Amino acid sequence: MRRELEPWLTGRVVRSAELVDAVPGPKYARLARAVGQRVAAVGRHGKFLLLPLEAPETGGGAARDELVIHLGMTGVVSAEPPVSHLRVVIRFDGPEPQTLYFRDVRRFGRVLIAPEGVYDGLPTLQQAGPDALAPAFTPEGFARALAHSGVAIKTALMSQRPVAGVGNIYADEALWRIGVHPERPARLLRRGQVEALHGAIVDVLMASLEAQGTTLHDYRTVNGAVGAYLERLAVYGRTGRPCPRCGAAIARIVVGARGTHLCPVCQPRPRSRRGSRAAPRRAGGRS
DNA sequence: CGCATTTCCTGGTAGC
DNA sequence: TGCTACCAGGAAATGC
Repeated sequence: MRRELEPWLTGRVVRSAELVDAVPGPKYARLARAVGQRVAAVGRHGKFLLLPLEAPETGGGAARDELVIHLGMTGVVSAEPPVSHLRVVIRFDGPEPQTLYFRDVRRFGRVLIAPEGVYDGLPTLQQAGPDALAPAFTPEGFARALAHSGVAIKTALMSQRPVAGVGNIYADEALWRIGVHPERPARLLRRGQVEALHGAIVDVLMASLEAQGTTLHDYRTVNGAVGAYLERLAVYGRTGRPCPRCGAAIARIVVGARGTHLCPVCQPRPRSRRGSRAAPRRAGGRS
């Protein structure tokens, strides 16, 4: 999405920004402040799209605003008006197309203005680790970030703190690639496993980018294309179907209240006495 | 602070 | 056909 928006929007001035069937609030904070400002760049950190804005009248030095876009679950950005669930319309100057539409069925997404680098209402972005595809994401830093966390490795990845940009689909895919169970405590991964996970995250994201992402239901590229990575998924959404590597049936468990898919043969459960649920410190019912 | 749980939100689907 | 109940999940809020 960033790559598609960059040549389209860079250098343009925002002419209007309006909410459509959306309640003004934290998810759309200060959106109107974008009007009259120029898009200086189209950046990204993890799943957050970041467009620094320049106000024409202020010279250098002044703190810049940033247009922040997050798709949430069902957000879609396009230059064509969506069939339904339109939430935000932003018009720019310059050649056609001039209008950016933000569609969001479940309203988990956000389109707002924040002071550049100051994300008070966005703690996940504020505390995010290095972007998964940036040079700052290194095996060494990754290892340090995981070293003291007792939570499940999948939960750690989902928090965006050790690394930014890995969501439910790619967390499952990356852990399958390295043969580590999603519930293994993050700090118990061996050094080699951390390095392998680092590589697997980069590889799976790059592969998905090449396929224009994963479309389960709503996701579309800015140009309206569906992401083709769905058919390359090894475990996500493939419960009961054969593991591409060993043929065993893919299992589905819940980790951190999120559906989690794994191969029980390639990713054996850590040899811990604790069950997967919150309370059952009972030894029975191994499976 | 670390971690677990709950909430937000709507379309799709299972079950009756 | 129409109704209810429940599920999906990224991030924030809330509760220890």
